[in-house]
Amino acid sequence: MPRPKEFNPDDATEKAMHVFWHKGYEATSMEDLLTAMDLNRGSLYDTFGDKRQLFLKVIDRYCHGFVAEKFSLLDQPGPALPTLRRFIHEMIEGALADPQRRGCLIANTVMELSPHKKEIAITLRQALKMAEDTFFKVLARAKQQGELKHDKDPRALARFLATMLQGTIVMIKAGASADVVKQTAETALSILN
Amino acid sequence: MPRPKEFNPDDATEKAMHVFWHKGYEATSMEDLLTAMDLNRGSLYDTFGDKRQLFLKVIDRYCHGFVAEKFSLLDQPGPALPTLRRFIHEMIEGALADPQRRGCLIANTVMELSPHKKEIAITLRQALKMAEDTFFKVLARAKQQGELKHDKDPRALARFLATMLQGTIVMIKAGASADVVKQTAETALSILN
DNA sequence: CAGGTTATTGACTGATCGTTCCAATATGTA
DNA sequence: TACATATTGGAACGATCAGTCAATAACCTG
Repeated sequence: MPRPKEFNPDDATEKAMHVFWHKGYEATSMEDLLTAMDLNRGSLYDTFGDKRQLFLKVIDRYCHGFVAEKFSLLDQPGPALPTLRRFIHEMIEGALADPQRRGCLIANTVMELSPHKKEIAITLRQALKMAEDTFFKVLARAKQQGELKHDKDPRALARFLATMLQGTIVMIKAGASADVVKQTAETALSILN
Repeated sequence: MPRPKEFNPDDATEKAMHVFWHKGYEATSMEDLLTAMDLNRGSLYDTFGDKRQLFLKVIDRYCHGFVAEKFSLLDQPGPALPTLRRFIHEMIEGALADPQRRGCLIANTVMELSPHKKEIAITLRQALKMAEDTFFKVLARAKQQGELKHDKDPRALARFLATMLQGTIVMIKAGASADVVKQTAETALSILN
């Protein structure tokens, strides 16, 4: 039987995620990753393949773990709009609270790699679609429950919210103040009234 | 008298701009720049300094040339809101028409470098502030001319539009369809009603 | 305890990075 | 025509890049 790994691949992936999240794909060196993941070259290449494969794994983990978990909060029964508002506020608070202002790994990667790396772009689009669809479900439910006026289009509003969230991430990365960001989010959410 | 330059530094800067715009800062090599600018190493380093200085010059040119020019369209007299709406549509049409979907160099740089390079971050913030302020001026004028309801806050709306525009850029880079992008922009603009 | 299997380790590769430097070349003035 | 000056093209720099590999060490099963 083989000698067991001395490290947990999941933990290592998460550590790699934080490096990519902080520095971006191109600016992250294997050296950075080795240090952060606390393992040797051989172990990394044996376990994860090359840099690109590791990054794909990281993106996958971020989308299906990190993000999906947060969006699952929107699936709760009860009043839909207050839940939606709370969710958006929490997302923004979270992004503002990060001392490094890393924003969103998906948005970061869209901006850095999407036009060049087709394979990654597909994954990113799926993630954004998932966000939009989750917003849509909540908004459709809100409409059904009479929380949203009849003339509102849940699909259009879902796309609007997804887009607005990405814009907010950009502003947060650009160093906007917490007050301004929150006020702007409030302005955006007024569209639901 | 010295031998005159065989190239136009302004043209060369513009060519460099398009490379950085397309590939981002880290992924752009001096080799790429030399090829695109069509000059040799010595000339580039003598004229522009190193990669970082060239990039700063490019950013400056983009902000004060490219972007300022477009935003100057908002200064026209007459009805404010139609002008604003047309401006935003044109910005989006322009971004969609770019076959490379490079988005906005400012947004790209914010996402890639803002958290790490303080010096560049300041320039970028100024550019975003300029956009916000230009929106504000138009909206304030709109309110003054009775095109905007009394309860609307021009400053808040200006920030909202700036944020929304950045979000739209992200979506365009992520490969969103033209129809969806335009519809979403329409939804966003409905906030002015 | 022994044998087989895999993880770990760190030196190493070739390529490419940004940058420097210099000899050759081309130009405008005197 | 000859001098002065800047450009030019390319060789070369050390550093760092992603990735490879073979020797060593550790573990489980039998």
